[in-house]
Amino acid sequence: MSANPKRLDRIDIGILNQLQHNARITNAELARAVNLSTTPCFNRVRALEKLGLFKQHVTLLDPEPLGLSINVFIQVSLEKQVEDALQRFEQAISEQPEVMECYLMSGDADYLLRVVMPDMRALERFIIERLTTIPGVSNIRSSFALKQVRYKTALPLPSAGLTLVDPNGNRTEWE
Amino acid sequence: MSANPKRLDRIDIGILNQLQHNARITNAELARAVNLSTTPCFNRVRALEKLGLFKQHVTLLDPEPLGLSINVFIQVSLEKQVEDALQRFEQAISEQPEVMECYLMSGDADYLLRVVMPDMRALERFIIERLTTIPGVSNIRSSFALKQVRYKTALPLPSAGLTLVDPNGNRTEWE
DNA sequence: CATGAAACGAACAGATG
DNA sequence: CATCTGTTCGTTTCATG
Repeated sequence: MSANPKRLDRIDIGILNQLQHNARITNAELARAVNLSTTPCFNRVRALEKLGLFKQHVTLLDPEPLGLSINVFIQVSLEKQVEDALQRFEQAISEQPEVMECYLMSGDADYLLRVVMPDMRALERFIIERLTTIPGVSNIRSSFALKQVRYKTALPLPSAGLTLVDPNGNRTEWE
Repeated sequence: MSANPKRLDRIDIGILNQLQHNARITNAELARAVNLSTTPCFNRVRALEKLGLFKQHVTLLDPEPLGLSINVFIQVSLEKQVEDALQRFEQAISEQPEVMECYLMSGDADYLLRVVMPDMRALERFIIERLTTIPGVSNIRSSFALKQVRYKTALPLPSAGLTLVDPNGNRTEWE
């Protein structure tokens, strides 16, 4: 029960999907893609922006030619899972540029990291000099990705009728 | 020993880093950020583009208000790891929009997936209707992310002097 | 929401130092 | 590479139907 559970129609969702795949599309192109004229399309984009739906517009680089194609998943256990230890770990991990993703996992109360590395030497140094030196880290297990089969950033949106989750309560509805 | 092991200087790397964080930066702003005038900056961006370093310009959406904040990691084992079975699995998995990432892992010759879901019901349906129905899938183990501590798309580039890896051979050097 | 007009800024190309 | 010129094009706002 929130004040304004904003709903997105199929045009809004079309706009989001276009932008998810091309952040540099011009307003004119975007308008054509969703069957609007430029003015209302422009207004909708601004409205979606004001709703805070856009996190960032980013350029994805190809890791291959840059020599950063090694993906390693690292599972990290902490000695004691008190709130304070978790916070310090998360802080420390967020300062490492090689850490692309970090999740607090259920079950073992572990962390799961995805890191990118140029070679094995760098991985070794990262683990020894940057991970094990974080206070509270007790166990580390790493597994290598032989191949990145899929990597995408576009969220799977429904085709129409999406009710936004209000910041406090959580009413989501798919139609 | 390839024909043209192109090297990027610190300005090129500065451009890449700017674009990694803001795909919509104007050429004028970009030029100022890397201490160039607009013309050579523009030419460098074009050159980097022609080298194939840009994969995509994308808009990252906030999963929270869209009701897609549940991240689940799923480990999948296949019955037999013959090339043909792998290929069919990868094909099938790439058609599922909820699968954000998929890696072929070393060791157990498993796959590791990250999928996003609106709720548990959807996860259950995904696993039962979409995963176990892929021929050759033998074992599935899923673990939930309680919290996304970090998620970024920007690759960690060296501060200067990066030799690109040529498509065939692989000579990478960091200075 | 569509249309059309108008002002502003940016992209892009070319020439010079 | 910097600076300058100029054209083209897209953005953004506004007034009208």
